[in-house]
Amino acid sequence: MTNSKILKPTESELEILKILWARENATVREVHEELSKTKDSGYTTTLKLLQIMFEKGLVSRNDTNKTHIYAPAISRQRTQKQFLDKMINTLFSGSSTQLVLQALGNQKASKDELEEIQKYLDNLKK
Amino acid sequence: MTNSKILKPTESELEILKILWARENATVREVHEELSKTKDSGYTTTLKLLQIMFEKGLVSRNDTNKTHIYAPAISRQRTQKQFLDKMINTLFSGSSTQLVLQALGNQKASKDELEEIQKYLDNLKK
DNA sequence: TCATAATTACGATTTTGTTCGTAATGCTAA
DNA sequence: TTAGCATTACGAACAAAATCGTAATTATGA
Repeated sequence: MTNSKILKPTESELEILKILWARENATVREVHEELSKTKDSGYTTTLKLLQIMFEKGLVSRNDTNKTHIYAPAISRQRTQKQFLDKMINTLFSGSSTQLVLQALGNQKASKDELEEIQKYLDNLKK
Repeated sequence: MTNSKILKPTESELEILKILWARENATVREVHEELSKTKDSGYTTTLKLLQIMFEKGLVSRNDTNKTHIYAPAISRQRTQKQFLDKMINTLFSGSSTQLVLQALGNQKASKDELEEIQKYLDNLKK
């Protein structure tokens, strides 16, 4: 049986995915360099994490060359959705509306952004 | 020094908080009963978690009677904000607008709800 | 009073995620 | 070729969270 289980990236894995999404792909060293700006764990730690993520299917890798090149195997969109859904259910009693209102209230959005959202809403209403 | 560090509830702790928020307060047994509907861990596990949460300050407890009564010590709102902010930063490049659009797109909201959001937006724009 | 039942307390185990040290491997320049 | 360097591979150590078994404590009814 092919494993279709949905895997939820851990905190550290998300940080790495974030980097890969921004760059399309990267070597271990590149990921590590980027990671080092906000964290101070060793090179082998980054390597190990990428290897684990590869086993889990979170990233793909090209190892035709000695220096492996990693790329995200799950899309940013899908991951966003996964976490959003989870959050809506556990923290907002299943109401996406509640989440939206809360998000709009907390963070301030610019007038332009607010209008963008409104336009989007108008479309949805049809 | 009083510990003002912001503590992030873990996955299991959130499930318990969710129950406490809905009921105002509850005994260990009550929490456990509720929890059992969706999970099958033992009574002592629930107890232990509540004790840990008490130490962390996530819940308060009344132990004048033998049967302790637990209540949430952090508000649902604050917790929602905490997780939303985190998510916006790690998964939506800091843009709450992006999160909102994504949330609206994924889950379907009713026409009434959409209008509620629009009204809310109108207010914000002033 | 005393047996029973339910509770809390404590500590150990398990599991999952994170980190790193070291070995093995492959590349490259002298 | 070979020394040196950067890479991957492997396994162990560590940390945090989750789970549970058992002991200690307390209430209660016969």
